[in-house]
Amino acid sequence: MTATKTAPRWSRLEHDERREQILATARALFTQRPYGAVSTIEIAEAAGVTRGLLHHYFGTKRSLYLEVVKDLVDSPVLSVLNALTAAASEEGAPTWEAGVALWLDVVEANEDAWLAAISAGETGSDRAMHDILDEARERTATQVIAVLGLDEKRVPEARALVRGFGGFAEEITREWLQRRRLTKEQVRLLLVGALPGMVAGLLPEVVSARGL
Amino acid sequence: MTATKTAPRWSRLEHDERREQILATARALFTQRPYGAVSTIEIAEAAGVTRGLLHHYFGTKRSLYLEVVKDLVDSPVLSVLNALTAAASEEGAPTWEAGVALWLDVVEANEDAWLAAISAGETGSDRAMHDILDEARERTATQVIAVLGLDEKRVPEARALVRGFGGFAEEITREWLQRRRLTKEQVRLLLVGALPGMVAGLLPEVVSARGL
DNA sequence: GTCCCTATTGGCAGCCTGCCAGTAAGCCGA
DNA sequence: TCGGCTTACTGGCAGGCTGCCAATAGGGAC
Repeated sequence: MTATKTAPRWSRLEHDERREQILATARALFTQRPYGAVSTIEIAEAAGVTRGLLHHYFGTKRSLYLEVVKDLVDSPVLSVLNALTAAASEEGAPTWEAGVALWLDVVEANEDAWLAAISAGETGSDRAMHDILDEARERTATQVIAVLGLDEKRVPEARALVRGFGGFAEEITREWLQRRRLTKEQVRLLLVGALPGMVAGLLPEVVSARGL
Repeated sequence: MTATKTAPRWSRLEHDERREQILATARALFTQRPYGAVSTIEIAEAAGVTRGLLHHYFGTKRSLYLEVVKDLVDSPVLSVLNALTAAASEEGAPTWEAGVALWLDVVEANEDAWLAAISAGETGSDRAMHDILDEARERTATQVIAVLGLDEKRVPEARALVRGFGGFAEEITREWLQRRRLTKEQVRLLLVGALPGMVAGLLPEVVSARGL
């Protein structure tokens, strides 16, 4: 026997499976260190494959990175969306309080992913990156507008206000998870109270100032 | 005469002068394209020097970039700080309304720099970058706390709230300058109203929820 | 057991950064 | 006015990293 049945040097996975595996590895590394400090060879080795395969699946390092960010941003957003629609079908339209509570739970559960996602952004002035984040935020704003029952057509300023509130929410959540200056309950109170307060107290004024 | 007085191939500038020149060139490029898409040779050529000189002055490409961002972030912040102290010495303590108005004027005047600064941020998870932006925001928060006359010692939650408001303000300003969904006057109304409203309406509630 | 598809490898070419030894601009004292 | 000296500035080399592609070999189909 010349053929001593050699063990396979590498295993052949299904396309999607390998893709997911590489993506997960890349995500782990990119959330730890900035883009430039992670090399493709490092990702490849961590995933147990060669560099060439990364390019086979994702084309370029940058597009792999974009894929990771997209993943990071989408997962929390989608979780909330799913949870909200589930809640809606169970007990009618979800209230604002319920939506905020849900949001906090999801963020708490995906703490690392969420922090990475909101501070992933905008390498200098990268258009593609900017678009991914902006679109996710815009989607969230749409959801919020729906839950609050705002009439976006008559009051386009509502979306701007909600986007502003989004910035507020991100920063407040950082105060909670990163800088530990607030508790979850305090964050809840702030988020629950801030937006309705502004909608009631400021939005009419802002609307009547149109064109100035 | 063998020596036909050859014109100097390059001119020798003073240390600080050359440094400023390179920095300005780098800023122009980095505000247009992301970090990775700008090469040192490009910066060098645009500045009319060689690549080696960049490293002579700034050591590494990354530290040149950090210098640019620091510059970008500091200039608007410092402008407002200066203007505020000037206003204060003229007519006593500045009011919140006056502070907001000032802020808007400064931002409007430095529109490009400001937009670049707030979206320059956080290359992936770059500590140094993060620190620069965070420190600038923290400084702004301090200023706001002072203008509003909040007692930070007794109410540490005030700073968290103000930071949250900072996120709101950044996003709202984007709505004005970038997405053009709000006018300057609308932004003014929102900024003037939002924070005092939250301080009066939410802060007490948040404080009494300490430890939860 | 054989064939074939394609997932996977391995190495080459080009670019870019960091570095350093050498060169020359231009001020300064004689 | 002229030589000397400081140091701003240049030019090219070395290492590393990305993008690419032809060759190889799992492993399922038949």
